[in-house]
Amino acid sequence: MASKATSIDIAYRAGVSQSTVSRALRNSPLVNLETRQRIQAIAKELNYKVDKNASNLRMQNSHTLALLICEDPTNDESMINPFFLSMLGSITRATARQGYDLLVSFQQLSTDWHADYEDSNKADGIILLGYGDYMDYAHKLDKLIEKNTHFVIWGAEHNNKAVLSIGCDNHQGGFVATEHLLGLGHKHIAFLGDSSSRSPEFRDRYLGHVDALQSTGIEADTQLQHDAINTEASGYHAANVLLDSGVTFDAIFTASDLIAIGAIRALKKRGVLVPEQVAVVGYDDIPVASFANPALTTIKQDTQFAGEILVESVLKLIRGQEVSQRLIKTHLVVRSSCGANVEDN
Amino acid sequence: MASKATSIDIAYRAGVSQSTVSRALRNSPLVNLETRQRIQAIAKELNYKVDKNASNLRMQNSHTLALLICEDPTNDESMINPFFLSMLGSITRATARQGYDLLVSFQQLSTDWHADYEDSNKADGIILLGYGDYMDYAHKLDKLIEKNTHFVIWGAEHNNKAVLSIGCDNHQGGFVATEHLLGLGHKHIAFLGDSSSRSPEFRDRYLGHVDALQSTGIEADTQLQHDAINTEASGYHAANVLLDSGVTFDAIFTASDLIAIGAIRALKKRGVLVPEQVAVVGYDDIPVASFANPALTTIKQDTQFAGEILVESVLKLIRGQEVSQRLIKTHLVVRSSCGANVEDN
DNA sequence: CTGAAAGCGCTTACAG
DNA sequence: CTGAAAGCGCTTACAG
Repeated sequence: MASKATSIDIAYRAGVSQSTVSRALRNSPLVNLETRQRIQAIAKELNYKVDKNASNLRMQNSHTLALLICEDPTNDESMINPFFLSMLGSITRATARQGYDLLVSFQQLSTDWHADYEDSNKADGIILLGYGDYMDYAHKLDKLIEKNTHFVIWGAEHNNKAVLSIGCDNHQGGFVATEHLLGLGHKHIAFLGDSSSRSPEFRDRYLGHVDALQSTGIEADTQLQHDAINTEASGYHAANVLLDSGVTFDAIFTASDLIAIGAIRALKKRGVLVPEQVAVVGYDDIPVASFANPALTTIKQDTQFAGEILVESVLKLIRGQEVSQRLIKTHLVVRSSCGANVEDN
Repeated sequence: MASKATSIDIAYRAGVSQSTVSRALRNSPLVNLETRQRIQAIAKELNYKVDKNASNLRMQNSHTLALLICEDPTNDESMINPFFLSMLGSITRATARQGYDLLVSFQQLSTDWHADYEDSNKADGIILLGYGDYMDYAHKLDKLIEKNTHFVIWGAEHNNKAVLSIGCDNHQGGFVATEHLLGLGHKHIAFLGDSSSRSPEFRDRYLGHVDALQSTGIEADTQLQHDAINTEASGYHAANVLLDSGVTFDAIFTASDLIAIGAIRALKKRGVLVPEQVAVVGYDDIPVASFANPALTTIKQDTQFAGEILVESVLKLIRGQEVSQRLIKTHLVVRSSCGANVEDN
């Protein structure tokens, strides 16, 4: 088969100059309408597509966004955080809708991603999706800023004000979850999830939890908080630690659904009934949540909307427009793990 | 901040020509080792990255793969087939391991994707992931072939021999699933899923099912087969149709986990006990499968391995190497929905 | 409205 | 081992 058609081939066939072809294909009003249409027809016939490399090189942009998904290094290779997967879906769609392409890459937090895509002119902007330990890559973000890269990070507000972050209101989510459990009559609510500043999102959920307790006059009991990272195994382990501690509790709010599912497994194994003896509320509303047994009451983050906002924001950054921090409201999804009287599917 | 460094900047600092810089950065042995190292050091210091657009334009390749995920148009926008998501994860990793970038795009089967990425020189090859109705895009594949595009499709063997497909052995999967149910003493096994050639993967699972029945002297009863596409809702509906038909059955094998989950919901709603009265086996082993209630016995496709093979295959195609059709073995994951005596987590 | 020309930043034959 | 030069396929200021 013949090699790809170029604008010169079209120019030859149309009997005009290559410049005119280029203009016509970009639908420039400078070109006579009739000529334009003729050229476009030929292009279509030849199945011509503008060479993006040449075009990008010349225009100095790529009409491409890069999505870097930074995983917990502790996470099993084969198991991507389902919440990210969902975000990926919505980001892909939103990017396409804006006429951009999306380069996707999974990164270990440890690797040297700080300067790759935008530097090599493959992407005009970067979206960072990462749950784990933000401290670890603070200096990498600094590097991005220093280099004037256009990027948005998903998650908690960053202490470096130059970093644009878009995320769900974790504090509100934590507050609502705990408020719900309190409303159901629970008094001793444990929290499973890292509460340190190393996991700002989990920490904010924890702080919301603490505030909800305080708003009804209950002081958070540190014995009821146990660290866990975002895996089922970690939730299983943390619940066992909690159980072993002998401290009384009648409910658990976990920093993620995966943790909740692990915790429920631990509770069941010890013969603790969920929700009769211990109510559980998770966070994320991953697909598995509604199929857990009992079905998980959880805090839903609207990934569809979040993806759109994320894409829209990088694009604004790229265009030099004003963008601001943004907190997306979460909402409670009541199923049966909390003991509220709801019929599951 | 200053604009991006180019090879000329480096040449200037190093006191050599730009050509030498280019060679040195590609680690050409033609360049004196010492000079090479000096240049590389300067490049590092300036945080220089080769401009991919320029490089690709010159080299006429992109070191990029495109992944087109073609969704069932019937599928809800927000809900991506979890199996694809899993494939996406493994393909992303495999691509990165090979030093390629991955462009991801979700496509409606209806849209005009046939000529995009490779034509515009954005990708060297394409991986097609699509469950739905292959007939619909047969002519698009023809177009790809005609244009000499490097691509692999995931799924059933294609009747057009020029199409390279990599997929799991659906016939074997269907056979093993049904064999398992037969082994548990079930005699009237229904099949939920499209059995027409419009869904070659589902059809092959069905044929495996039929063959397993025949191998024990049972003739497949067409009254026990009901069409369903790959959604929970469709499975719910198909199970109801089956139930309404009044035909006796003691087990269901479904063409996908999503269908199985919908079917179980329908059975439960009618007061049919799973697995006591009706055993169920699904297909795919999506993450939700182990959390379904009862936990789903299913046929697992090794997405990790499949992703690697897929990437490896396009790459071979690109390099002009020999590649052949490939069927990946599936295996049975026994949980409790089939009634086998297994303890779930 | 159209064309000739420059140039985006590389890679690589060609000549030394 | 190194440099000068061509050229990948576009876009766009400049001149008409």
